[in-house]
Amino acid sequence: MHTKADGVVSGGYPLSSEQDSNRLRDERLRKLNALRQSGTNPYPYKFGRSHLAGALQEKYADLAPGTETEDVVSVCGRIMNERNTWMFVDLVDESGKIQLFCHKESLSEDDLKQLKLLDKGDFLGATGTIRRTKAGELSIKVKGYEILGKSLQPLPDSWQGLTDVEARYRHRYVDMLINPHVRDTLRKRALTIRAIRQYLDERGYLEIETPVLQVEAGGADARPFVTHHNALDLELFMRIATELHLKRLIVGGFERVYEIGRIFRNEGISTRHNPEFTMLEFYCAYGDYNEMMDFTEAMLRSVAQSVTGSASLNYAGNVIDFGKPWRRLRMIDAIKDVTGRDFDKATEVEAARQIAKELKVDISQAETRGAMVNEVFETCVEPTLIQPTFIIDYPVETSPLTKVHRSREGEVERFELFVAGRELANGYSELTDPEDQRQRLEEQARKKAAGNLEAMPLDLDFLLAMEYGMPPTMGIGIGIDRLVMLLTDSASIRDVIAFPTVKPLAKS
RNA sequence: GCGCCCGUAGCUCAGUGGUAGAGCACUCGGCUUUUAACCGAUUGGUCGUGCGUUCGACUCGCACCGGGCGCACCA
Repeated sequence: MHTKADGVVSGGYPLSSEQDSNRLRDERLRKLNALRQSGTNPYPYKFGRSHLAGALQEKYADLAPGTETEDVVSVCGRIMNERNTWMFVDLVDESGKIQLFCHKESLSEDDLKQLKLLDKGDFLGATGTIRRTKAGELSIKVKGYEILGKSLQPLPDSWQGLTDVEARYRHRYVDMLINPHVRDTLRKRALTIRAIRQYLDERGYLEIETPVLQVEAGGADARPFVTHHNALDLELFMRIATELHLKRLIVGGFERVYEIGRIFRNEGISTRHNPEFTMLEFYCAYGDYNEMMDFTEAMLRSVAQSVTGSASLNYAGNVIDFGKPWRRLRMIDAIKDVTGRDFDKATEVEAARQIAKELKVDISQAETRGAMVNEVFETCVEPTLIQPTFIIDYPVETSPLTKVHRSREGEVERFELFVAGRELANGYSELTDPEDQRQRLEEQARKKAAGNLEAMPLDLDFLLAMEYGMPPTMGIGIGIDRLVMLLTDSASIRDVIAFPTVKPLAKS
């Protein structure tokens, strides 16, 4: 990226700036002015459309090649291509494409002349009769047209498209308009969220919004973004989870609540991480983690079916089947299956350390036995979990908000869902014992005081809420972005976010 | 934060020490029922930025800016 002499910052693709002139833009400005001088408003107010392109393609699917009709229609959209010196124009709207046939037989001399002032990328409305060409292309024989929005920037090559990754994310609107699959992915994202809402709403869940700005950011192990409230002169944090507030709602008498909300975590950016992302969390009173696994499995199966039309899908070359019953496996048993090592027989830290060493797993960050078990699991087992698999019963040290296991010492009733080697969801029998919760959060606070930036702060109001009494509760968090990645076979989280975070270009 | 790689025309890309190239797009002309339309001619670049090395740098070195992938952190 370089800075131009006039101080305008330019990227791999031109920024639209009044100062950023180049000859391609100048040429379009020339046409814009010519339009204005001929009395045409290049940016009019409305257009009366009779049909979407897709609807016409469907309606006239059986019209034979070489057939003319008297059916008059009006369409509008963006000019994406032109052939035969504007005799044929590809007009694209949200539903698809329709070809315009601009011939001297049906257009006035002025209209024919003004075609030369159009460019690819302009918005156009056209009225004419439906016909299908001998070559089989459904077309509109244009009797009149109106420019609906002049484009000043050249579109990327219609054949090669826009592939430069940086340009695609920096100017996502160009990416969307030139690469149809980008729009398709975002459409499927919307369908996914709609399907989830519908599924939960139909089952008595209530969607409630909880604060984004918080005095303490808790509910997950993550570094928050810090911001500031001027009037209160108060340091505030952007939320890293919705968990602690949704559980307050359970205390407050709501029995089934959820939130689909933006979460902010001040961490690195990668193909699987965006600083802001969308998480679904939901909580249901009187259920445990077993019931939650049943519910989650049925819900995601239904969502996959309604978004993609099938319960089995392709991701990164793997066929992933949401239809078959999902495996449920104790974490320690999963490790045993893959490595042959048995942590049930390594109850002391030193024994666990020994196993990790033998497996060449880096445990330099792990202090407790539980953390070591978790490291071994993540390194050795996680990448092997391609088909949907619930890993259950986590070491207590790694899960400060989870109820202790009803029968297994040192474990908690927690599960995580893995698909395509990645974590997709995290749920548990919620910890509801205020004294146990206090001890666990105090332990977290000690870690935080000792310099662990991801440890949870001590949220005294949350503890107070729990002291008022909390029913048994099952809860879960599902990463919506990663779910959409799976459903759309997207390699990067940025592909499923309309405007992913990009570093701004330096001002000179 | 660390490692490897990348940045050349509006787009997609060649060019590895000796005058900056191609296809498409744009402009002009021709042609006119096309499907990446076709034919012809032109135009378009401080080769990401800066500083070095060199007789000479797109090419080599260093720094910086931006990006990709992997690791780390995590969802």
